[in-house]
Amino acid sequence: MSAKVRVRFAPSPTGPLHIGGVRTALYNYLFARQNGGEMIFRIEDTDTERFVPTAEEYIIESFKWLGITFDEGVSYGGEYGPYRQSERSEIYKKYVDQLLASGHAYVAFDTPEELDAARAAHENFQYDAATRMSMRNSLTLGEEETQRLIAAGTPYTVRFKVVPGEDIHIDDIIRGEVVINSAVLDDKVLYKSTKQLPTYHLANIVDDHLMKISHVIRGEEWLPSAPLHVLLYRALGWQDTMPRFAHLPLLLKPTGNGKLSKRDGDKLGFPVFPLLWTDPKTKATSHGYREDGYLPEAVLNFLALLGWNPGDDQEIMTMEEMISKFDLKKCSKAGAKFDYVKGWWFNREYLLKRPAAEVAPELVSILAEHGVEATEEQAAAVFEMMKTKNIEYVDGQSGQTKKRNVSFVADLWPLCDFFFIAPTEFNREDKFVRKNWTEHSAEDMRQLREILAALPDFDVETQRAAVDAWVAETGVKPWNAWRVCLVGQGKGPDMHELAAFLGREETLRRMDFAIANL
RNA sequence: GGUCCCUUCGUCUAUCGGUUAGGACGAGAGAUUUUCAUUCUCUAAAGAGGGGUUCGAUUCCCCUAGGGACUACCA
Repeated sequence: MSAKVRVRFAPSPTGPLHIGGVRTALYNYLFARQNGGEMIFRIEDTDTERFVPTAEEYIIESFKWLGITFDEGVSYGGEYGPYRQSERSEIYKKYVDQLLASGHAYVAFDTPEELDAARAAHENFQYDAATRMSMRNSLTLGEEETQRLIAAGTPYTVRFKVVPGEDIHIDDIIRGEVVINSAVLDDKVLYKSTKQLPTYHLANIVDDHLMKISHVIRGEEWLPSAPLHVLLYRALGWQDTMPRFAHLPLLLKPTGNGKLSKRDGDKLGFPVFPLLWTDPKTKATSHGYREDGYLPEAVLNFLALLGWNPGDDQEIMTMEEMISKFDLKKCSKAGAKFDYVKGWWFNREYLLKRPAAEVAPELVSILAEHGVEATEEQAAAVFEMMKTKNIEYVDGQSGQTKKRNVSFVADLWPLCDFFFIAPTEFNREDKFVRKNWTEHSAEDMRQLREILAALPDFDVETQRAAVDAWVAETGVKPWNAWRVCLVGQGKGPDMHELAAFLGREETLRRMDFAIANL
């Protein structure tokens, strides 16, 4: 039957991992796991100009946080290494020579300046069958002169010799058959004049072949160069084991036109990178999903549905469910606008499901940032009481203040300050205070105080039983006035839960203070 | 400009020629409520336009429009 499924995610270490790249990696991961295949992590660092030293480590840490694991590759090892293209130059050289020898490629001496001049002189200049015979290359210079120039140390590139006039068919898993005529392709540079390194196209094909990649699942931006890649497989004699292609739709801006960029995130207020990124040169930082309080499972679930849908109505899925349901054929063809508001919703769904004890440490540190010292037990209790509230936020698009549900642990802060900080003054102009602190309130609170003070225990049930009995007997509705005492305004959880959290001493103290000051 | 890809509610999408075009986010309304919420219920909201093919098109084909990508000795 068919060969073992082997896929790869092969980023270029030129900066932080883009969220679109995360989705591409996720789809590769789902596909590999579903098919019992292997997933390879390769670093495509053939661009020495744009190389950023901290990027590789950043990408590795990103996947570690997200929970996407590889079977082979940089930092994972494996028998098809090395997995960094910069360490494979000898390998590429061999295949470049093979292409040169078989006549599928040729040597070109045109300098960047000469190329620029050609492009300036002819509106749609392309280095191809129509123009190559008017350029400075081994085809026009002849073997002898070519060897002389090379021997003299003249910089040269190696270009692929595209034969025009052929329809190249690509059988894309997502898009079906795509046909492109070779005449529109240019003689791509395969090997750069400096550093003895190949370009993406050559390195990619050589590595995918040598690493026995069965499926190339990548972004749509590669679709236009897919025919070139097919031609390369053929020229190298590898057409029989050529991988299957699947070109994924792109992630687009939430508003307006174009693909998703870092600027959109900055403007609208959402991260486009998995982790906080600090540019090593400028020291400028960019938000990360992790630091912004997103749960990795939520990010993955959200991303999975941006361009793929299993066909049922279930949106919240575990990794296992995604793996079993994933289907490249069910990926959409059109780009997806990045709906970050729905991302908040996913995060909320996952946050609500988390055990309070797991959320507690994070909430403790958030409270600490606001000068509040709390135990994990307290934080867990606060989370349970406050996770179903909502908060105000400024909408990135309209600039309006809107409300949304708690989606992040950090959302809890402005909602829960009163658990730890007692009211020190009361705003009589406040609508809630004015409405709920009447002339009877002080007396009601005195009575309630005595009931609470006399309770054998101060747990929620004991309180509720005693207060309900009092309420039934007297008809007094004490809760809102009591809330004024303990909170100072119209927010917070159930009063008994709040009182139990504060403890009897603090509860009575706040009541006494309110009675004396209101 | 050229080449290729794409086009269902505001957004993500379901539909594999016959449906009251479904779900979710977001929006609005109502109910519940011990504040603010949560929750629940309901509502509005879509097949880009024009031609075909067919008994019948959202679905298949063509054209137009619109969107996207690519067009580097970057990936």
